Amino acid sequence: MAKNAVPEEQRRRRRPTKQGTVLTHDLIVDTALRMLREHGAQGFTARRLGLALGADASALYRYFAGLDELTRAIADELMHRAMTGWTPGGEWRADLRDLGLRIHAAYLAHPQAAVLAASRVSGRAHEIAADEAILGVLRDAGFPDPAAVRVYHAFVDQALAFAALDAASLALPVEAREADEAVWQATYARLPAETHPNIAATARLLSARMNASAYPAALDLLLAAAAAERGAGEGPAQA
Amino acid sequence: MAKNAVPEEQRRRRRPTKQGTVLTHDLIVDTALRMLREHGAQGFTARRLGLALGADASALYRYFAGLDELTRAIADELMHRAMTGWTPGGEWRADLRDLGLRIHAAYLAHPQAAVLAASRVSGRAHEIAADEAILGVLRDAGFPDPAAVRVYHAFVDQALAFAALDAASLALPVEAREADEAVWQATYARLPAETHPNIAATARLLSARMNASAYPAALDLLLAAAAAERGAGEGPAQA
DNA sequence: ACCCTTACGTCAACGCGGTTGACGTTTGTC
DNA sequence: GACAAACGTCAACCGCGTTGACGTAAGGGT
Repeated sequence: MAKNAVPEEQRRRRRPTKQGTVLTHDLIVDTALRMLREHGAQGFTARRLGLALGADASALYRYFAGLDELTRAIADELMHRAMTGWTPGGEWRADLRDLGLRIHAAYLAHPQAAVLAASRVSGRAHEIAADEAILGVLRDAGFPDPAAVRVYHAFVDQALAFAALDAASLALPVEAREADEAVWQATYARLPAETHPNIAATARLLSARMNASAYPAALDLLLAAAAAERGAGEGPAQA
Repeated sequence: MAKNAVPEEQRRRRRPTKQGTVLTHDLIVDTALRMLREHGAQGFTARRLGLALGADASALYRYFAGLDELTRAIADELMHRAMTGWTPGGEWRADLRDLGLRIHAAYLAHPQAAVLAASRVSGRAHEIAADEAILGVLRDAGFPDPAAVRVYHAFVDQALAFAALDAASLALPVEAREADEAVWQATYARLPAETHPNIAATARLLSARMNASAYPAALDLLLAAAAAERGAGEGPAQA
């Protein structure tokens, strides 16, 4: 654990790095996201990040107590990107569907960061804003509090779970993905019908489906169930 | 990448280690699982594994080309444990529900391994057996091939996604979990009603729900949707 | 204008990680 | 009894996160 916690708000003295860059929380987070995108999870190391910033790796510790805290900041930035520009439209199902797809997309745009971030509570501004928005949509739609919390919980877990899983395969280093693909072709695609009739019969369909995400369908299921629950406690279901 | 791929089947010469143990693929995998369970993800290192086996870390490379391949083997062992003792009961919904919960439980029993394994295609015997079984249940129940593949895909993705997410929070090192909990208490539980009315109003409900898994509910939703799809194409839905 | 506190970038080092190549010992085969 | 193959061990390489000491520049107080 680093000793140097971060005062977090006001920084006064700014000294440029040897190569001229001026460090900032935002600059570090943005650069980390770019490196994750371009070089995969193996691009997310303190030393490489320092190199990309034109600074020594140890300079990062003046801004974040460690990679763990930097990861939280990245998670929050992803949530920020997912939420910017969103406004509630007044129809809770459409609103939630929109939010779910936004979160999923934001995480998939940075798969490596998503894997790191999905299971953490960042507790930062944008994550809180997203939670507040989701709960607001549900409560404004007339869900009683316990039901709203149930749906909220399922909704968030599902979005993060699928984001993490879908992202995980994108996040793997290239060699690992190629290895997995090769393993699949070498085994599943060649299983004899005598021992594995079901796989053999559907091999072509299976292979075509391999890289699609099941999230949109799962999201619709969840919203349908929520609508039923609301309808049951509140009068006829809507839309 | 290691040069020494593994002949994989017949090994002849066996030499005990300095401390007497005789290495085996199975022994290595079992020991790795035990260490993951007892010491968390930070227990899963080649050196510690070697130490626990009473062997030099480099001895592992005679059995697995690298940690990547060892991870595949662990994933397959988890699937093995999930499937042992399972037999189809003839009612597809009950069968799939049982399988889903088994897979979820097997992964959660070794959270650290689950996180590593969920996104990989192991291509080994037990993973293939599970896939064959799932497809078999669906096709025997009368699902036409494209529908069977759709449901199979959603089912597997969902089980792995929730297993990975639920496992991820268990898999975090203790300090990280405590940090997340502290962050939650320090922020969410104290948000004023003026700025975050929805979170403030439901804070107690939210906190109580924090550590429950949403998987069983999500699984039931998926099965209901599958039943509807089958019913639509095949006559009336059953059970 | 001066100092002097304080922020913060840099350097060198520590311990640990995966992985490899050379080396030596055991084992089964002929 | 010789030989080849299997395989455990050793030493080393390089990269990782992190830390503590050190230098240096920016601002505020006087």
